[in-house]
Amino acid sequence: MYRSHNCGELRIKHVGQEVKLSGWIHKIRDKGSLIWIDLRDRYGITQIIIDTNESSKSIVEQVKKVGREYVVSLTGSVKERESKNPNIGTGDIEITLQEIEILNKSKVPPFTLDENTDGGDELRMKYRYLDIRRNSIKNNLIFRNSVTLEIRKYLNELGFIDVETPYLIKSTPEGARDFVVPSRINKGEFYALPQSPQTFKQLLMVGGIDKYCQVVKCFRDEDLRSDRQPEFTQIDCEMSFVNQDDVLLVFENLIKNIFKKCISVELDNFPKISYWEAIENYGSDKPDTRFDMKIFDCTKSSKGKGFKILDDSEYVCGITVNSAEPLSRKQIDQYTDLIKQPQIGAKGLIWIKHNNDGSFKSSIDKFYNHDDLLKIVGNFSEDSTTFLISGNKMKSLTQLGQLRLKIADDLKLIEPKKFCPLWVNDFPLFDWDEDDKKYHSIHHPFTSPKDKNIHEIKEPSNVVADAYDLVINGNEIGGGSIRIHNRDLQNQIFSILGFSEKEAKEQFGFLMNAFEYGAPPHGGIALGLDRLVAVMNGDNSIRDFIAFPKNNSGRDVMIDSPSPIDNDQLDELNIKLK
RNA sequence: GGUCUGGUAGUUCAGCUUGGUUAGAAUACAUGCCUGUCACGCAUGGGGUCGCGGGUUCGAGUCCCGUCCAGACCGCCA
Repeated sequence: MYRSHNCGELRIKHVGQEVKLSGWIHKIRDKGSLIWIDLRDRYGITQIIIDTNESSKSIVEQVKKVGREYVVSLTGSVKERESKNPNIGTGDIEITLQEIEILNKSKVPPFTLDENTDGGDELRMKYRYLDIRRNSIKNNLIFRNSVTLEIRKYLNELGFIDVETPYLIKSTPEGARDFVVPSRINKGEFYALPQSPQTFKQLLMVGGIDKYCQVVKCFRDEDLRSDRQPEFTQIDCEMSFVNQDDVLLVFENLIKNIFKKCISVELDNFPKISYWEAIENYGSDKPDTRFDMKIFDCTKSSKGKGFKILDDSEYVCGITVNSAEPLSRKQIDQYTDLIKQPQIGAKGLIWIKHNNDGSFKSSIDKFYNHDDLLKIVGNFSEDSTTFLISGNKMKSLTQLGQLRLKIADDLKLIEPKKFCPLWVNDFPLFDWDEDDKKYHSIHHPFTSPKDKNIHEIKEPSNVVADAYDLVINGNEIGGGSIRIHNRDLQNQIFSILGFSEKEAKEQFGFLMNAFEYGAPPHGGIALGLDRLVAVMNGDNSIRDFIAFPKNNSGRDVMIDSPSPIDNDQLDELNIKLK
């Protein structure tokens, strides 16, 4: 027997008991005649005490041998501490050491295994197994488990059936780049890893499964970000005989349920806003609504005063910043530089400062008098600052949207622990790609248009999709749609997307065939689990919620992958490297 | 593919603007002292290919060019 108790459970009521504990040496505080050891396992830390005057010489010798992260098994009796530590659960007691056995030695770890480690990201990833011993990472993994468990329980109660779909599937040119896997038996041919189980879950609906769910890995061979990994986990769901409101209700309640169960947060009903409302008010299709600072349209009110830049602009929009102190000239210049960076790409930033005597000072004073400016900014409060951006409508709005986020961050307008979920819907179905000179799906090609008489519509850009995104605190947490279940409609969509009949048949023939055998109306959603758990913890990076994540360039620095394979393997796969 | 930031002790960083003695700090580690520590304290000590290659110079951690690695972002992510 290695242990009678774990390192987190002993309390004052255990005083007097003989116990056996096993774990890692977290820290040793050697005070000469008194030595304390913090023994750590998954459950907590228990303090061991050795009084060198009272302990046998051999025990003291053993204790002097151990170092950080040695694995030991020890016995002792529980006693009440003379000076207690209110910061940890076991802080009222300590163990008087009677016997200690070293189960395994440890090299000195390359970084400290405390809550706030001194280790940098790269080092932590290389020694991820040590990093996971740290409370913060360990708790993230435990938290992730609690979320997944609650989701499974909730969906199971509603009658969803967890069905596993294949990982070795077929590559398609639409959407993200596929990871491909060579087939040995079928030389010269490749499987692709799924970007999502999309077509399979639709086929399950044709199969009559009715309510499907899966916690499933998805793979996309695209560049990484702090919130994007090449393999990531989705909560993938699909339902038959539902419309948009049916789907939203089920998953709004699911999100409310896990927030309540896992972090004790009661969420209000989720607002529903259209794609264009989101763009026009927040300059983003995933708006952060934890703070207000909405964008306003002042195209009309800014024209006709002889200022050519605004007079000639397709669109003029603004935000008003209410800050405790007026923004300084330096801050304004910094924001001007920010939006001029190529990543944002605005040409310039107009500013209007509202002084506390009711007057204005602005960068366009030459053209606009007090009343003109008042007309542009509308209501304002003293010491606030208004910024205007002009030009192409979409560009101006998204540029101002980015400025809005940056200002909120700088001025700390976002209160921590606040959660603002919402649904964004009524996305356009198609987007015109100027490079390829063709339309592509904004969601995916199986998304149903809201108007099913799509053949009557001359301008594909105007078609509205029966699609929806779940956004929490400015993060896209999930998305879904009502799908097409009719072969003719699916054919029309493929044709607008530029697929020839032959191409459509080659790539999606299996789905089109299925639609001919009584496909029910259906729709679903997929939630990004990694992002969801990160957002629930107020974290923007998903890496600390994944046990073994990849770095910025898609490498696993611990196992050192990807890596070359040897020539025999290549020969067997009939692959020749350039 | 692009923009930006960084790479100096086991680790996290300072030093680089303005080139010049033996490259510092904190922490970790080792040794010694300490009877109530829990971020223990005190003293002593060891520890460096300044990412790599080239250039400028009497002299480069510092300036220049190239390159590799890491991170953030843009493109990309149906």
